Amino acid sequence: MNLDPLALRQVSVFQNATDDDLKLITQHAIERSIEEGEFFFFQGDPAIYFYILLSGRAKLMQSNPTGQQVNLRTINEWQMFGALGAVRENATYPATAQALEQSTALAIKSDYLRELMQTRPYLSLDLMRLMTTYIQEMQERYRELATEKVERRIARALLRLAAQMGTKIEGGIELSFTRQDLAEMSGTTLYTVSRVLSEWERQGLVETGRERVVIRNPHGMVSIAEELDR
Amino acid sequence: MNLDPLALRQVSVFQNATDDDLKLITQHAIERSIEEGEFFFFQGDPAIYFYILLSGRAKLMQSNPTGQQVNLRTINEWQMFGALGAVRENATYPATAQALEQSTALAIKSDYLRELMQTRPYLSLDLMRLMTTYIQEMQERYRELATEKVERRIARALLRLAAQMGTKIEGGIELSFTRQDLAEMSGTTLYTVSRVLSEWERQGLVETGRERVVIRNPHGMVSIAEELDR
DNA sequence: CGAACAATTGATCCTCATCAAACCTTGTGG
DNA sequence: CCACAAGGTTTGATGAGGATCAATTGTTCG
Repeated sequence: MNLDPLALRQVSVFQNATDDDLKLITQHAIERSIEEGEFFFFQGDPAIYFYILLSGRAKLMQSNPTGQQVNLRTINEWQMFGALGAVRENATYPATAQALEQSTALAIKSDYLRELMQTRPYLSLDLMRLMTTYIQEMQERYRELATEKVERRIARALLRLAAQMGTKIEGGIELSFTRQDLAEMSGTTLYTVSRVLSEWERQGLVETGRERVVIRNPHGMVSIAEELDR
Repeated sequence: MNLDPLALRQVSVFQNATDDDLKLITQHAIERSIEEGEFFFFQGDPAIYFYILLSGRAKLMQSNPTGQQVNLRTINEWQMFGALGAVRENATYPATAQALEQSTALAIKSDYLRELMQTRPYLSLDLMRLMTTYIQEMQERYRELATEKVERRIARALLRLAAQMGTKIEGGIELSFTRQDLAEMSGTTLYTVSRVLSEWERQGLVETGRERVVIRNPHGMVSIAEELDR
């Protein structure tokens, strides 16, 4: 593996780590390469490793007994995932992680992180900060799902995506995902997503294509997501 | 205040604390008494204190700009709440805490907890364990809301409540809350909750009254909550 | 070019939210 | 101790918002 240990400082949980710690961590890491559509781990598997995505893109999802899925979040480069199992011995993953494109990730033993945290308070604190953002985001999304109409939820999902992984192009922000993905992220169906996007396209807010959406009028999107009068 | 410091060990985050630590914490705590319907704190307030409920009952909720609310969880004796703000300086509460009955709680400065965690790894670890259970529960409830029908969601909310704060009586488990509460917990309306409960009563699964539900047939409830064939 | 996959669109139906009205239950004050 | 107010609950009627199903139309890639 030819990874500069110091690059790990881009990972939010390691932002306050010492150089030595980063080197130690790197020495305990192995690299895993996953093809598009394949899985890092499944919900219910023993949480032996946690991961840091080095390249590609992945999604975290939960499925119910009948196989219906919801997207919890999308994972980008230098983001940590599967770390919830690290704080408890013999834990299992509460979600499934699937590669959206061919991806590589660093796999580190959960036990090792737990051990490190015993002597490095900054690590615990930074991991807790990450956890609180998850809790807050899930709480917000839960409220959204319970109280907001589909159109607004889709608008919000789109804006979240734009902030997280949109690429600026002339005349807009480009995003790449399927209607199904967006449906899973906003708690609806691909049909409804398709209809809503078509309507927005008619209004000139977005431009759509296969696995592609360009937000032409971000301001208009925000007002759909936030305005009270709708 | 005449609280035995060692009683704090009932708080899950303090389960591994030393006796001395518990005494220290007690010395930094003040007691607050809140009337039924009044608030410990509001969403958006600076998170200066976190709380431990000593007596009574409270609920954590989030509201959207139009005032619609969702219940995040119910808080019982010896449970900690408002602690998310403790890991980050100048944080604000992400939810509102309201007393369901006249209650008393220990208030402790968030700063102080953060300080303690710098030198006591067990504290961080136990707080993280608590956080992971929140994350997992929210993830599950989010999936439920996105994929399950109301009847099943209400059944699950009821079972969660029963596990958390039900009292066993002859011939069932007794719970005490309004239809509105249950509606906020399962993401529906009090009308739907009322209808579903009435139907269940007709089937002999539960017995209902004003601010009261007795689960007569827990097994039947579980099968509504879990069965695939519905 | 054809197969596989993604997206669109129409038609239909069902689940729930909403509104309105009446009914119970509980506690309070005259 | 009764009457009444306040809040909780039930039930019916109605309709909107989306889910679902089915058929068709792009789009991409081997």
